[in-house]
Amino acid sequence: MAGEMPESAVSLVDVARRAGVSPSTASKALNARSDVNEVTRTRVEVAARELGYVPNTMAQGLAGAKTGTVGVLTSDLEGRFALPILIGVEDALGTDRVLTFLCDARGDEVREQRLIAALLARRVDGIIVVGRQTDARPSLGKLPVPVVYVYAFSDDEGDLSVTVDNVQLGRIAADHLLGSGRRRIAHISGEADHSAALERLQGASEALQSQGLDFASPPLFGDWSEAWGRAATELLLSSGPVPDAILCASDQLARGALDSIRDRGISVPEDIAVIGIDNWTALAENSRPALTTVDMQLERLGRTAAYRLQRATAGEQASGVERLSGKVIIRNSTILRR
Amino acid sequence: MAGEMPESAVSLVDVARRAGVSPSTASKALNARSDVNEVTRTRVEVAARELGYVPNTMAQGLAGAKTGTVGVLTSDLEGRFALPILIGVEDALGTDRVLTFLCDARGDEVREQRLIAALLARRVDGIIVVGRQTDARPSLGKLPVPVVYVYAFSDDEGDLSVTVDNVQLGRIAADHLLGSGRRRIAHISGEADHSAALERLQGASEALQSQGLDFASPPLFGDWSEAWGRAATELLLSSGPVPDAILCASDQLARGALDSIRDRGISVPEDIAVIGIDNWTALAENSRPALTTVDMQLERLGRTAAYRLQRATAGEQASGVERLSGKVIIRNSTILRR
DNA sequence: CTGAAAGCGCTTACAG
DNA sequence: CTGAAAGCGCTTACAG
Repeated sequence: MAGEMPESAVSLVDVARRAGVSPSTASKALNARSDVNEVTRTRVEVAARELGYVPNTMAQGLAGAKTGTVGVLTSDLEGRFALPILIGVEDALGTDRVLTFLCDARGDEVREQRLIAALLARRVDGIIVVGRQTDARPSLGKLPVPVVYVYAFSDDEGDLSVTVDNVQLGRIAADHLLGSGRRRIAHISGEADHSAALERLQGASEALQSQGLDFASPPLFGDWSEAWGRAATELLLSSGPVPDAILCASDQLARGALDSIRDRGISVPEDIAVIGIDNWTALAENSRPALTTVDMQLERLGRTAAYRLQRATAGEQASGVERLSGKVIIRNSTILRR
Repeated sequence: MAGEMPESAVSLVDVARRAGVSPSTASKALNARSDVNEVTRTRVEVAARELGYVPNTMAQGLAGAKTGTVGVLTSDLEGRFALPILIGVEDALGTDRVLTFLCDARGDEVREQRLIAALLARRVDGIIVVGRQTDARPSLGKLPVPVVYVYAFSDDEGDLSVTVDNVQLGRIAADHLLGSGRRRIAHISGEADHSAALERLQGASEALQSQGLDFASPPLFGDWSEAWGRAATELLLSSGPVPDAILCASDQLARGALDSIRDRGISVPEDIAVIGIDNWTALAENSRPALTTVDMQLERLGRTAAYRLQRATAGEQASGVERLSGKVIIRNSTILRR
């Protein structure tokens, strides 16, 4: 238990000695570089394992190899979008093969610059920039290592970005409602200057139009809060044609909608269906009834970003914005299930 | 691609040359080590600044100095407790002075061991272990670098841990209710084998007893969900003495309680006051009415852990479990405010 | 296929 | 107070 400082003792020289080869050969054998006799390779691998050899990544980095580290630069850790993306990144990076430096700039550009310098000083193999919204963000410009932008995409088309396909999210939400027989669909959304609001609306509109329909009432924009979800729903229910479904651009809005509908004693999903976007389980699973919603698959987004970064560090060139799809998670707020 | 690679060009040798001193002296000047003439020190600092010198931390680490990195090992990133702690850690580490490797073991011990090896291979200066509950967790044993346990404390008293004072959390929640005139207090909690449930109950009991009171009905244990919060509240309201306050051991429970009370048309806080614990703002601010709750001050917890680690890396010896207090955040569910 | 040598960029005793 | 020298643990051309 105590006493033994696991690997700090064992160096490549020890492994080489035990395997009866030179350090250079040991290095090549362990790194699958150039040609090494199959027999010696095995001998070295065995020696390394027996000795519990763990390479010193500092030395590797200094000697010019990859450091096995990437920087993840977020601008808003508090938000609930960064975390799933982070988990996806870590997942794709293979647990212990590549480790991630997590830095949160907190929306401060000066801080962001300092963090980038700090990451470069540690010779990271690449950087993943996680934005807080699905809108464009300023490019970091030319850096000595590859960069991939996630969620928020870079405003420079020459950069590589991976984000969410908001249009598709809106479309499949609407399709789900249409597919379950709804025809008088209302729409509650967040801030109108967010691409998330605009593009989801666009996707939903397209879905309706393809059925020769339009929204039952003009879409309502506000902020992304439960309170606005409640207020907007009051508006919808107290005037104009009563909808048979409400498509909410976020789960918070949807939860507000459900609460307002419940207050009026109206049944969900019998009289009105409600669908959200986010699959924020803490909200969606606990609402009454449980909320049908669209999952943005953020972990997959993070994994994809990590894969793109790995290819880039391997020298592959790529650029542009890649948009990933989401999928509907069916619970009870749209369709009655047993 | 190449063009300008900001700092990769400038080395300590460049700085030394420009300042007209040897690399050794430049190193000492920059690191405030041993005695260096004030004039030369300034000269070196100026040269470094002019050249935009950023030390290569890999080289520093190899040469035996600190690496300016710490590992943060979580066992459950998905939970909502790890993130604020993380933010606090990063905050205390001074943004760009010390960077953190974030690793999530996902409750897997094998994975945890591999991650620790990966961290040690990168020569981190120390490790912070963030647990998912406030109960004890297995010690990592003796490692070549200092370790601080947060939230979950180590089962080895020889380790250094920082966690939350659950007894105090329960006590101040009860004190707040008592202070606002409540006398018939009920208690809804989570799983009875969690120290969070037991110790909060204990703290609340002590507060009541100091006023010569006891709970209005036996405490109810279940899981930590909104659904249980609703169900338990139904129980309280449909039988036995009606309470004038419900102390919930989490915000999810409290939100469930509020929903059930609202369903019955009972007024909060007029007829029944409700208080939670967590200050999970997404829940607390959006409930009706907004939820009074106890904030565990997790960011401060993270900052404290980072400070303790820094002291430990500086060679200071310390051990034992430190328990930090929380504070009441007053909203409308306990006291009527304008 | 294998090894001797140089070097990555720093820091730290050790002399002066 | 300053500097020459050795070394941290690896990798990578370059010879054999």
